[in-house]
Amino acid sequence: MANIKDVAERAGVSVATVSRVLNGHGPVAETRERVLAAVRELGYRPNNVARALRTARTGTLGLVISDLTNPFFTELADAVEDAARGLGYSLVIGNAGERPEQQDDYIRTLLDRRIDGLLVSSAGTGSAMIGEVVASGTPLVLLDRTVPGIDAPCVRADGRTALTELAAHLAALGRRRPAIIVAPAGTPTGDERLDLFRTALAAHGIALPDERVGATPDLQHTGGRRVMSGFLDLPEPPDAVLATDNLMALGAMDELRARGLRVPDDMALVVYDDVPWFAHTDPPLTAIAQPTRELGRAAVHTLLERIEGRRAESVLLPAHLVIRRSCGEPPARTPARGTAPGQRTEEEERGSA
Amino acid sequence: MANIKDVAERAGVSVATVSRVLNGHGPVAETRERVLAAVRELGYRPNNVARALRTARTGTLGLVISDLTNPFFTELADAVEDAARGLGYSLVIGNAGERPEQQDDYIRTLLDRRIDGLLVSSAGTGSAMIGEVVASGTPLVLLDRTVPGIDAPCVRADGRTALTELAAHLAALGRRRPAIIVAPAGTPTGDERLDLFRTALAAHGIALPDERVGATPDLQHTGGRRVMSGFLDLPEPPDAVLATDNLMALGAMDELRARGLRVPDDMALVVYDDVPWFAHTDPPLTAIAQPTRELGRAAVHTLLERIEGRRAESVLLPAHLVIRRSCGEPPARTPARGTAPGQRTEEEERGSA
DNA sequence: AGGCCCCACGAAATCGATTACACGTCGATC
DNA sequence: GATCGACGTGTAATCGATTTCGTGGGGCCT
Repeated sequence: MANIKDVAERAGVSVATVSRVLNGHGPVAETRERVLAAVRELGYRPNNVARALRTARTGTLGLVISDLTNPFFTELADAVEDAARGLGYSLVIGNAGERPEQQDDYIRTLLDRRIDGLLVSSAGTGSAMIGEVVASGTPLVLLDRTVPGIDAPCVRADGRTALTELAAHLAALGRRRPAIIVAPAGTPTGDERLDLFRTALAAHGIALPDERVGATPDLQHTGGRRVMSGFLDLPEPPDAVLATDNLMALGAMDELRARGLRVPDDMALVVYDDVPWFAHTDPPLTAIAQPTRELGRAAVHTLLERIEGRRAESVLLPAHLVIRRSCGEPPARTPARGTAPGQRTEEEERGSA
Repeated sequence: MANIKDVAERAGVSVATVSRVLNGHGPVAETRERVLAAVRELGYRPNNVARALRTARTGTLGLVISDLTNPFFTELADAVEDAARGLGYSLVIGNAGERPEQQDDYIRTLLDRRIDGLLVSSAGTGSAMIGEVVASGTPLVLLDRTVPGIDAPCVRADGRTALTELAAHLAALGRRRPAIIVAPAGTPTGDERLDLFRTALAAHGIALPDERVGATPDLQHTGGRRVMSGFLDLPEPPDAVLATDNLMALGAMDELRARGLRVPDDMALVVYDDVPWFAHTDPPLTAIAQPTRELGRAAVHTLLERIEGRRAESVLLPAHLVIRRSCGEPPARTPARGTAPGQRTEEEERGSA
């Protein structure tokens, strides 16, 4: 492959001149044309490795994602990538597969690659490497999941309004025994969702006792199924379940189906994370939709702020409730009591899906 | 961040010695210890950019994938990444989003980054940039989709046995009017699946007339739905539909549900690409499963062959039929007529999903 | 004792770009 | 007509590693 020296020779100028032409600082007239012609004829493309070494900027961002096969994170990664591309950065994606040690491995690799900035949606709690990122001076932004004790802005969705809406929705439909499937205590995201849901229910005089809080360490299908099974074996089973992750909801649905129970007749089911598939299940699932694309965009923008040396704040974007039919009562086309702000019914969303 | 010079100074040796210690060509005794101690104390990590410039090896592979949000490709990307990691390479993923111009853009970026090799699962047909990859001398392997006129090995799944099994399955269940939802004529993958299906059906005396071949340019949800709608409006609608992509199958299911039709009673439905979700739909869908993880692994291995200068052949791995309940007749636990080799029933698969 | 070889190690070139600095030329200004 | 600035351009340093080549010293052989 041709390098800058070849171009310089062919154009009869020095390498410095070629570099200047290509970076816009150079001459404007005849010399410039000669250089550009040489570039064209040789099919020259600057070597980004060399450029990165000299300028200490790689034009690359890193994204370490907890689990790429989880559709919520896929969509998030897609959004981040779009935003990064739009700003002239390319993205290296590292998939931790929910394994903290693999996450650390990836973070290390990315630091060695001298990426310009790093986005991390952390698997598990805490991580020695994340501390090292901060220490290394590489700009860092946390995505979707906070990490206690790490001094970096975090971009994530705020479930408060969505969960408030959900509590109202369940109360209005007469569901009095809600339950939640959640990550174990100590997981920031899980704790927060539990607290918010419990508080929101309390406002309607509905309790969420511990027996109806099902924790599962694996945030997967099997975990969701096991917890749902436990709920159904209670002397007084719940009449509504919120699964705080889409894979867990899938497991919960399977358990219901295996026992011949129907949604929403025998059990209302709500899923946190509105991935496209849930609009196509039977029945379509009422969901808490995080503003995935906006999260991705905000994360990249926040990261760029830090890269450019500015101070950047954490970002909280509101999630909203998407009412479908998994809690009963089909959504009214003309809402009876008015639709609360932020709520949407199925018709309004996904215009082009 | 500390560099090799800092380490050399601290250890009281030259940079050459440090480099040799770190790369294993160096001394073994006391000097070595001093160097390693200095490395530890300074937290030194070699700068991969500089190393790549000197050695002309980046330790990075590129993967340009047609559509990351399509679960089949997500799984494929995940598999490729696992395999690459296992061999000490990291992976830059570029998501073309089924847009050829974005694909070209990504290929160019990756070439500029001087990746060691490139995997492409091409969006659309043909592409000027793919030719340039070959011309640039960068090792290239095509994944899942061939590109006519490109001289590079291709790793993909062979649907012949799966479609043969499917034809037998449909024939045994008395389905006589099959249909197929497929990419437009001229798309290599689409054409092949259509031909194989038609041939396999013919062996059972079943015809697949053109009116029951529904082409859709967008390989998406809406395309599948539209084609299914067309099928249902035929004077003699089909009694079984094969959707040759998972998103199109989703659209087809939606159309059936919208018309109040039941699977499998009113219509048998089979999906090409067995993504996890289809095991959890109601009813679970019979599917043609491509050996995704093996494809990923084979692709990386083939690419490494090329990187190391060896000639590499194309790889064809057999897909198999996963029988669930979307064509009628629940799978027998003890197969009545014996299970054909390669076929599996739901119980056997996905041990840990 | 002398000669050889091997090993450890340092000096310096190298990869391909960017950029600070110096210099020459030309036009404008007084 | 001399001076000053601006502009275009080349020379060379630089980024941080790897690697070639050369040298000095120690061990082994005869």
